[in-house]
Amino acid sequence: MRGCAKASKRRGHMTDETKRDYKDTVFLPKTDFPMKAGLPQKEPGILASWQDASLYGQLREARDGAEKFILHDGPPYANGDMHIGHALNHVLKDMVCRTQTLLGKDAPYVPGWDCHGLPIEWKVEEQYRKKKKNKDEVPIKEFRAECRAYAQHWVDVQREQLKRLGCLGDWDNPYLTMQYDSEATIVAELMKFAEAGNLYRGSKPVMWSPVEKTALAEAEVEYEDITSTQIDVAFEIVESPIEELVGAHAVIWTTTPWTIPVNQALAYGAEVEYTLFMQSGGPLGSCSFLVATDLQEEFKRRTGLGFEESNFNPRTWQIKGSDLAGTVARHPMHHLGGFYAKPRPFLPGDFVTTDSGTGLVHMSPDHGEDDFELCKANGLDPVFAVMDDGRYRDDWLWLGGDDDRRRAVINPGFNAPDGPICSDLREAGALLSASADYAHSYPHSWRSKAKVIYRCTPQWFVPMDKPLGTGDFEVAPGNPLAGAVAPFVSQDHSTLRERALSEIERVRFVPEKGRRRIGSMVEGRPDWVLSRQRAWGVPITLFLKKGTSDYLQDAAVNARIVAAVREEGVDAWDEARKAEYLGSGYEPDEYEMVSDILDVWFDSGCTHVFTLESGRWPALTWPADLYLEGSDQHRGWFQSSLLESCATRGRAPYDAVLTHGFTMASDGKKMSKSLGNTVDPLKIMEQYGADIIRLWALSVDFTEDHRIGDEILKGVGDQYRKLRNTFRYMLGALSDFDYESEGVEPGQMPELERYILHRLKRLDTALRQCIADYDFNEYTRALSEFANEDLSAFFFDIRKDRLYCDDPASMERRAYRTCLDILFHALVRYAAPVLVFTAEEVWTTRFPDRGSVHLQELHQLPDEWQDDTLAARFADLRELREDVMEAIEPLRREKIIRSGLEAEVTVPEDAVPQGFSDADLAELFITASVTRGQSLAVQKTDENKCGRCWRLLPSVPEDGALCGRCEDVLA
RNA sequence: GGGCCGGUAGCUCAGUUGGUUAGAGCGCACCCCUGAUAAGGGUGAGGUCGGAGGUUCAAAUCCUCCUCGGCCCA
Repeated sequence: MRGCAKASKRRGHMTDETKRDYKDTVFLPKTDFPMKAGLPQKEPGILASWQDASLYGQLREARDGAEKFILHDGPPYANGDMHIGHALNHVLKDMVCRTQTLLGKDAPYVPGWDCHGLPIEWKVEEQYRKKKKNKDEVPIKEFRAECRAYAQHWVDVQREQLKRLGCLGDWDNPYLTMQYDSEATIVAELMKFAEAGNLYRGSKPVMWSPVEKTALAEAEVEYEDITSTQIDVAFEIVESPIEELVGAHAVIWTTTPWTIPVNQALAYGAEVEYTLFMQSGGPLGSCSFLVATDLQEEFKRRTGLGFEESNFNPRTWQIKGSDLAGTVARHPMHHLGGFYAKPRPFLPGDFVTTDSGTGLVHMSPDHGEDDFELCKANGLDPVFAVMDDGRYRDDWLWLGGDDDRRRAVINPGFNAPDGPICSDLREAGALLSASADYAHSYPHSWRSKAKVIYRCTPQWFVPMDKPLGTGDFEVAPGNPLAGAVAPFVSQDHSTLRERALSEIERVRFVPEKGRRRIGSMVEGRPDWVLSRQRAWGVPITLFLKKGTSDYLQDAAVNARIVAAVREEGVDAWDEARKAEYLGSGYEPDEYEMVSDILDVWFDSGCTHVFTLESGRWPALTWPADLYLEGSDQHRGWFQSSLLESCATRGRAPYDAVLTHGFTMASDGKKMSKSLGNTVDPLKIMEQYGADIIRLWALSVDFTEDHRIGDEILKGVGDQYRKLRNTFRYMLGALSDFDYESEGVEPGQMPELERYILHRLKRLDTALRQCIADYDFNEYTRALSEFANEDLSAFFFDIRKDRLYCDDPASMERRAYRTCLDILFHALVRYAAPVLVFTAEEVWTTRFPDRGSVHLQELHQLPDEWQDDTLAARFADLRELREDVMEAIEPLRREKIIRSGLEAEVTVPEDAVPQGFSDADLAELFITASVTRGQSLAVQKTDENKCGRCWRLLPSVPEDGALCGRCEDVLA
């Protein structure tokens, strides 16, 4: 440390008049970098400069040949403006790619969009309705063209919005599921399923919307509270091993009266106990009823009838469910004959509970999953009585055909206590209760908000539990499996479920809990229903042998179809082209073209093929290192991609899956337009700038649900300003810095600089770990804390004197500036993936001619910078420093001293880490002087204040005169 | 209604296998500086760790129940 002992007395006595202002002799930070960011105004210009320089292309060139990191973008749906969820997701993706790029890898990003599907179709139909146009009168190709245009519009809108967020990617060349290439690939993938026999036509109750006349995926359904009619219906027992039951009435309870006309059986719980009751004087005269013992009171209350316990043989009072096997009832409408005259057997159902109802459940295989499975197992097939518009078919015996009471079965009036079903049942003496007062949640169509039903329809399925068939697939050149034809197929007869589950074990999940989540879903999920009865989507390009469920499996035919779709898109699947595709080997009249389209999840499940594997983007390779989406995609894209790839390629298309939670409003509740608590990322960008949203997204714990709101954004803004000013200070302090003439080797630097380099090395290590762990919240936290604590409040503050007042040629000042230069280069890179705009502004302010900061790689910091011995001494010193600050405070409060520079501090000898001189301590504590003594003490110094550096030192002859150091510097 | 996840200072987050007075940064209050200046520095006040039981010598940490919120499903 520089000694100040040689007091200079050369100057004469200074009077007030001769006191001069030394401000112009002080080397203050100099920069044009403004304190106020003005991000909303500034960002678009920076964005334009990147575009002009084609930064993305430059990066691909710069990283060509480097190790790859492939993040495959999950396609958002091309419908509506960007919302906060999109913003979060894309900032995270951008952060991943940029941090990997910082590490020197080649991390291309090709954005994509999901373009087919019902929601878009619905929007286009809505436009028709407004114009009073009937969709059915529009030629289907015209309709599809409008859907295509609609999707393209929103792709363009969202693309601009996402670019504005600062996300770097191949925006000029995104993938769309509706591009002809994509559509052809989806068809080709489907044909792989078909050729390998991993596709079957079956019937199954699926969620059906009578309004939209289509089957719905679970994602297209939402639940709302409604009130339904609940009824108790008596089924007369006509046959039973338990003699006393014959002639008694089994009672079922249901909230969907419309399913009674399609009843085919009754289910009981084998472990449930039932009781037989005698009733006299009721609507049925004297007769007995069978219900679950535990539910008898509720049953009595609902029906309001007086019951007496039966006087049958006590042996049969109470009947164990399993003893009901072999019992048969008849339908209340048995007098109609035909379907209604058939016996209604009692079947054991493990789904039967005594939570509600009567403990006996009426079964309609057409309209319930449990019903379907149980009846199927007992040889009862669905009858398809309900048509696609929700009405019973024309030839149906009860309430079908010309019955003018016929309505859609979901119509509340149809099911009402005074509606046709209840009336007929009442007339038949089978209705024990009916009231329109049962409140429960019920599935509704996501788009139309109309109620949906379960309805059995023919659909196409991918079996989950059938050993996967073999297919002679051509493996794309980019695929590591290339060369061997689907090797997994020959050695492995696992089912799709088994294969998917084993991949779930292998793949890395961040956070880890995602593994269990998708695992339990795949374990429990039913067969994949691929078909939709709609227009806007990729056709299921199968030829069905007429009168059968067999589809044509001919690779040559399929190749013709795929080629045509590649040229013309989905419109190529056209009845007029039938003979062309079938070729000479088949008689067109013997086949019908399947008119269903594919579930859009199949589209998205194929994105890995037409994006990573296709070669359309040379920078991409299959499989992906990472998929990164919201946690809802465990059921969605993560799963559809997994299943598609496992069936066709034997493995997941990704090695790791990163999920984020959902963004809640500031009250922790989910955002909804009705609550008015939504936060619009577009408005935040207008108001605060994209860097603020980015910093927000990267400083919350995105693995969980997290919040956004004014207070939070204000905090983010504060954090931003602090970082910005740290850069501003460095820019100012480094103005005109020239390493060639000024640089000092780190090994030659003072200990404080070496300590800071140690801290930087530690930070560097921590941030690299954060990148590897995708722990961005810790990344931004560590970065901010370093800037605040190590730099601003400690290093910069201590070194201010040196920077301002030391001789620019002195080794110490040069060492400090060299250290700042190192810090600058590190920090601007650390900040670059987070504050993409601000980092660029910082970079170009200092280096107007060195291109973009985003082309830079992280420097490898020398391991020697880590000096744990030195760090331990400084850690102790910083603790002592805190004690000193605390001790100075009372004097300040009592106005004895104003700044620490006026303080003379005595520190306990044993509290000082070894190797620090008194002068070092005074410098590090920013006090007048430090001496050692018994205990910590502070007093005001008697020394005079240097007119230039404002320190109070013995070498200053009088207040306002110069200290020795300043005298020398000015000499 | 079921499964899973979460609830630590005003805000954003740490809290390792249960173990001394529960931490950090920001914000806030007060003070200093006025040569990073709509900046910088200092000090301080903030928490019955969602609630209630339980296990233990000891619980933010383990168990049970409740509550609030979220995702998925019915």
